[in-house]
Amino acid sequence: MPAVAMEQIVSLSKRRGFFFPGSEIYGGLQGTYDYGPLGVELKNNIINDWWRTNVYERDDMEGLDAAILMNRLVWKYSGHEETFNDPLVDCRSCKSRWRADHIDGVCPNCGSRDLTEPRPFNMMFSTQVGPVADSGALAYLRPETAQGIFVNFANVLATTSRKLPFGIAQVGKAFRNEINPRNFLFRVREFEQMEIEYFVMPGSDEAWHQQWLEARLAWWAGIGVPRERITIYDVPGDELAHYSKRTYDLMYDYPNIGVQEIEGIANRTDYDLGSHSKDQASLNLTARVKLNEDSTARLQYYDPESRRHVVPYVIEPSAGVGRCALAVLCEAYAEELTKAPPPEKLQSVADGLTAFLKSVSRSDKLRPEHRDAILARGEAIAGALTERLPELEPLLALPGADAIELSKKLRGQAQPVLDEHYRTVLRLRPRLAPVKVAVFPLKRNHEQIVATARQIRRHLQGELGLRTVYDDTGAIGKLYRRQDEIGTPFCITVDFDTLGEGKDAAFAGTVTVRDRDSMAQDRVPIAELEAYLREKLR
RNA sequence: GCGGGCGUAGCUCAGCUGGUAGAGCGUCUGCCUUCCAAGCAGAUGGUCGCGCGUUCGAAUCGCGUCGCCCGCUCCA
Repeated sequence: MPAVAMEQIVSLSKRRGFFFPGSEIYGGLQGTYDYGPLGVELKNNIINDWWRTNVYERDDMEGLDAAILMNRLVWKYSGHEETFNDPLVDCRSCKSRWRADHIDGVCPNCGSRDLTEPRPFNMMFSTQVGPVADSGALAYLRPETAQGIFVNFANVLATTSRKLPFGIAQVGKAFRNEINPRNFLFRVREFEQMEIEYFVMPGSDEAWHQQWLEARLAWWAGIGVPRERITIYDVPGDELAHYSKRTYDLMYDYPNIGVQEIEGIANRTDYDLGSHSKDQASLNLTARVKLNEDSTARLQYYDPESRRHVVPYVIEPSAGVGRCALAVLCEAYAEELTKAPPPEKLQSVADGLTAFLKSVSRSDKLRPEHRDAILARGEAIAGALTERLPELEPLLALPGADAIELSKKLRGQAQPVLDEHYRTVLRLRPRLAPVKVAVFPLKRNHEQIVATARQIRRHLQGELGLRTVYDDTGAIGKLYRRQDEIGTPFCITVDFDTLGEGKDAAFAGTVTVRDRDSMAQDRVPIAELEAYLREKLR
């Protein structure tokens, strides 16, 4: 059961240190999030997996890391200065928004003349290069990393002797002054992109578009977002970006915000290489490009077979790291039963839920759609209360639920049962887990147990390079729960048997390795830990 | 950016019609031969988002601002 509400992920993130709202102590800065101790590990793991899959495991890819600041002309010829920059007005009567240059002081929707002043709206963040802020110093923070690849096309070609088809991969920050950043990590103003520009012979672009679609779906499945959880949106012509001939959007069904894009796979044709080239008239471009009088290069490729110069077509799979991390977390999230609660406790929650739902159905304070949503979810939970008890909290967070007095009582009844009989677990793929192994002493004030545990921890993180934590600040059950919550796949416990002081002397020199998902335990000799973990963490 | 709702300890919330804040959980420390959050004892933690105003006095009223949520918009 993946997350049923975004609040579950938001709350876990804050509580355990995945993501924090940016600049929080000064009241925040809309559209920014900071990656905490666990978030940065998850993010790095995602990026590394993407890089390994797309660069190391293929033989047709190169990497690149271009500057965020680029010559302003890049954005002139890429089309961003034009398409990311509009004067907008809002209609105060019907709340619609229009491009000021498209209407004549009258709202086309309702005919009202009550419009706001035109405001220039630029999706690109501007800045100055150099200390003098005159117009010649204007620069932008890149709104996509792709342009860094296009302007380096000739450099990469010259230095690697690549033949078509080949691709260039890049991971880096991009910045967009979104109208309305919202939905946690989903729409932010500063985000990290994982982008590939894959250059192919014109005419082979459609086949390669399909191949990349399949390759990308396979990657998502590999990080725990299976094919059946993704829908493919074949973007209709009138919604395509200015550079695209065809785009597949991969869509994930996030809790609360619904089906949303997690990756775009665009056929950018010869638009970008053509746009950034000089002598465009001689290049047989198929894309309509702005006349370029500034570029010093022809971004083309000499095809030895046809003995002709061609401008390659480009297939662009482009995904955001934050959105990816969010989808991975939602998919991995589970709250599940660990030991059956006593029937009488469950019954009192069931009664509380029944009373709450009855109160909801009678209430005249609720908007009908809110009432119906609460009732539908509530009845589904009531139908399988033992398994779905963890969904009570999200139910009570639905709009309108807090207007019902009984919601507080119900929460109070459910909370202790949840605390004691359920666990939160992130079923992350081990290679994405922020922490790979946790090491515990069974008894924290026993000198030798502690020393052994610390030593194992040091070894795993130092020599094996596995992110490992040591924790002795609670009873063993609590320590396991803490690690479950952040997705640590393995917990190692050092006990009296390890020291040869237990009941069975044969256990000397061994530790308990406990599996996150099954909660099963293995007794493993310390000397074999490395092989054991390497096998399981693959 | 527009409209609606909201903003009290790390989390979930209480604090009614104004008199300078509480609970549960969490976190931390000590004790316990303690393997799945259940013992005992103690501790930390909030200038009630921020600012201005009304008032003898504001978490509680008004205005502004920042942030969050829902809708319009957006599209990695």
